[in-house]
Amino acid sequence: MLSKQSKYAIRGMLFLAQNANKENKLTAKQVAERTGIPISFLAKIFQKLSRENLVLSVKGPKGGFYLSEKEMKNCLLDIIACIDGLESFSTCYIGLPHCSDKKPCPVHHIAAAWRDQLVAELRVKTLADLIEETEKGLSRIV
Amino acid sequence: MLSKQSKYAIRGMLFLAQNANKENKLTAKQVAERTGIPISFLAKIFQKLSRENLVLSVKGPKGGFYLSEKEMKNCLLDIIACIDGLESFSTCYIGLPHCSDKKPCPVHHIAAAWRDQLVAELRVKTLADLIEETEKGLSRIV
DNA sequence: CATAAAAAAGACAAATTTGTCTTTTTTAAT
DNA sequence: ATTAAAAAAGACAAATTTGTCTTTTTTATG
Repeated sequence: MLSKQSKYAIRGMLFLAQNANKENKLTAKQVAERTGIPISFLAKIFQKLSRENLVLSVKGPKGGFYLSEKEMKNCLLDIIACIDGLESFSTCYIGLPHCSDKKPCPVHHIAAAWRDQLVAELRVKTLADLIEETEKGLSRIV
Repeated sequence: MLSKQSKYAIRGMLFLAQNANKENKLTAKQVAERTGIPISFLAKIFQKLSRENLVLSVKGPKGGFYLSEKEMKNCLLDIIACIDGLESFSTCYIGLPHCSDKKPCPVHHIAAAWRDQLVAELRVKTLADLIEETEKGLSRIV
């Protein structure tokens, strides 16, 4: 349902969240190798995320990517918004151009309800939250 | 979230459900023109649906597409399954190859829950159900 | 300052999805 | 039987997404 780009973005960010910090930056290559994401593609994705300050990047030797406490507070929806935009969460599920609450398509109420719920959850879950779970051994990111 | 093909398929089927029957078949062209779906693309989509008996097709003059009571009983998920398959409803939301209930990714529980809910609704809503709503003026398909 | 390591940027290539066009097959009606 | 209308099939084309490669910029370190 997400584009591959968004999926890679989330996975890359989770990996950084768990394994990198100001003292231990990771290169795009390192993240790519350890997550199985195509390296050049991941580099592009990190560029996008970096432009919107969702990830910190440092050029040059000893450079790389990492997250500070601040970036760890961003939620999954922030990442998706940066990479794909949020259009797919608001447009008609079956693609009708004039579908709305007032003039709904037959699946509007079904679709809108669960989608709002999903968005709410993606908005509330920060990278910090998710990493906390994996630290407890409740989930894994690779 | 759905592919365009699936969206077109659902819209085309809803249009047939509402406007065609054994005595009044509609050509792919007619459906395309009245729904705004690219005609040749819709023709291809109807071919797929026809092969799996989700829509009835009759060749030759006075031919076209329509649904009988039987096809009206198919649900939205049947259409999606025919066109796109159901993989996207079961694979990991962030694309991890080894994600499962036992070894979940950090978003697994969030994603699995709302997705199961969506699938349940797509499974329960038949074309007949949806058309009934539009007949009551509660929704519109074009 | 020179070098090398890294991200940034941009151009390119492959794959997939979307969309079109032409030919073939089927069949109703004349 | 011929014709014409329609779907079926298949080949092609355009657009988008995914992925790669090369060059440029930045910067830490010797």
